[in-house]
Amino acid sequence: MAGSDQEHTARQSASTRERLLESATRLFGERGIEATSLRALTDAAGSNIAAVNYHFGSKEGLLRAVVDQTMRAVNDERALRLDELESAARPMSIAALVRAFVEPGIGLVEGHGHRGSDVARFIGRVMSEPDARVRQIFAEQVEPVEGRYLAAFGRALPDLDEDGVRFVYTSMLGLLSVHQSGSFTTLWAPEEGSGTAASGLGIVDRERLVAFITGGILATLTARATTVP
Amino acid sequence: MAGSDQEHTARQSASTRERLLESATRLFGERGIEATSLRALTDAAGSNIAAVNYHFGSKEGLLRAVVDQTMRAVNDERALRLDELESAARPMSIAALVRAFVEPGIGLVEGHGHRGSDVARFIGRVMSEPDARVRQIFAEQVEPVEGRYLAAFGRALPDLDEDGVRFVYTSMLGLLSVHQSGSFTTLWAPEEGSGTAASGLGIVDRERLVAFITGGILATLTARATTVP
DNA sequence: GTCTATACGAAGATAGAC
DNA sequence: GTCTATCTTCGTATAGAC
Repeated sequence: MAGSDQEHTARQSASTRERLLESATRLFGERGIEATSLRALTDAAGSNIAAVNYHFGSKEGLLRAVVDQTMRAVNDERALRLDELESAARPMSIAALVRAFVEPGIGLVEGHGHRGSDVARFIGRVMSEPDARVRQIFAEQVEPVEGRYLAAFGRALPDLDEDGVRFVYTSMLGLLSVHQSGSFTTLWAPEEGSGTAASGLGIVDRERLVAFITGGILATLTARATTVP
Repeated sequence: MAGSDQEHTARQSASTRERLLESATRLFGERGIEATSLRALTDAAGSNIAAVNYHFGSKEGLLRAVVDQTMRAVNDERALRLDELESAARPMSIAALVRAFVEPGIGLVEGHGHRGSDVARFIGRVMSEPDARVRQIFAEQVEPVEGRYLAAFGRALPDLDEDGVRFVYTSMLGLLSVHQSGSFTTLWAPEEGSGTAASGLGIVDRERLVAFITGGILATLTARATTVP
């Protein structure tokens, strides 16, 4: 905190940490979490393999740090926009609720400058990650805000039972995940760019997505659920 | 083909192959493909590790066989129902098209008896798998039929451009995947059963899903896409 | 032909020396 | 803070029992 030598080493360590976070965001998003080896990661970051363990404890600790760094802004904005909706006019429209949740997610791209597409792809990847431990890490991060939104949807959709609310909420999450990660797009267009497959990602059409989700929810209201015959 | 000894060994081999397929369907679905080691797999199947290599050549060969076995019926029924729609009344309704695609997927559960939930979860897992090689294997299997449906959606939605059609088609796939795998459900209800988290899975409400997708598509039609400002 | 036991190289994560 | 050594586990290949 005082000596110039200490500052030097401190800056070096901070820089290594930063580079590890950046590389992890990019590589986890591009190749997947499991598929990204610590060696490839530390090579890209220009550091030794053991640096991950030193700075983050483990690969999982690194993942947790990346999720925290990338999702914090989204969480905060979602919470803020829900605050606004709740303190405003009583009847909360479904469209407004959907928009308040979806737009901060899409906004990931703008919020991170040139790393925007990396960040968006990383989050899309994490959201569509089947591994239970990864899901857990993500859930811990977004749980508080998501809980508030789930409750808000419940109040805004009084005609739906608990299962129905969860259904539409899950649908919204799924759609956001799918369009953000671009998973299915690669099926019928495996080769787009040469090096990175990142180009157009994140430029999701907000209006289209909000319209689809809102329309889907409203349609669910009129269609009565078929119970077992 | 004749002797009783040969029949005996033949039955034994078929049984091992069957058990490997069954265990793979279950474990790949429960833990994920990467996360399932061949040793855990062969332990569950009560066979030796080399059996996978003998019967399927490799882990990837085994995965391919499971995908083939589980998706063949779905593919066939989807193709059949599209045939029926195309040979019937000219104006093909969106709802009918959605239903023809979605219902065979949900029908996975009924079509496989007591293994239904295993099969459904496996397919859900594969559909939401980020790994490029896994996606490729799945794509090879469903490509022909999916191509026909994509074209059919294009004809049924003449007001949408190519991107718009891909958007709604991707949305449908994503919703089917999310609800079939139950990915997001586990977020707010991590502990449901003790051993297997399979219980209610696959009992997706058809009407709800069809209504949501159809409503979403129709809503997309009216909402004009926002192009770059 | 079917299956088992065992070995091999590669890669991951981590502990402990420096 | 960094690096090297090690321990584990992975997927695969091979030799031989039945």
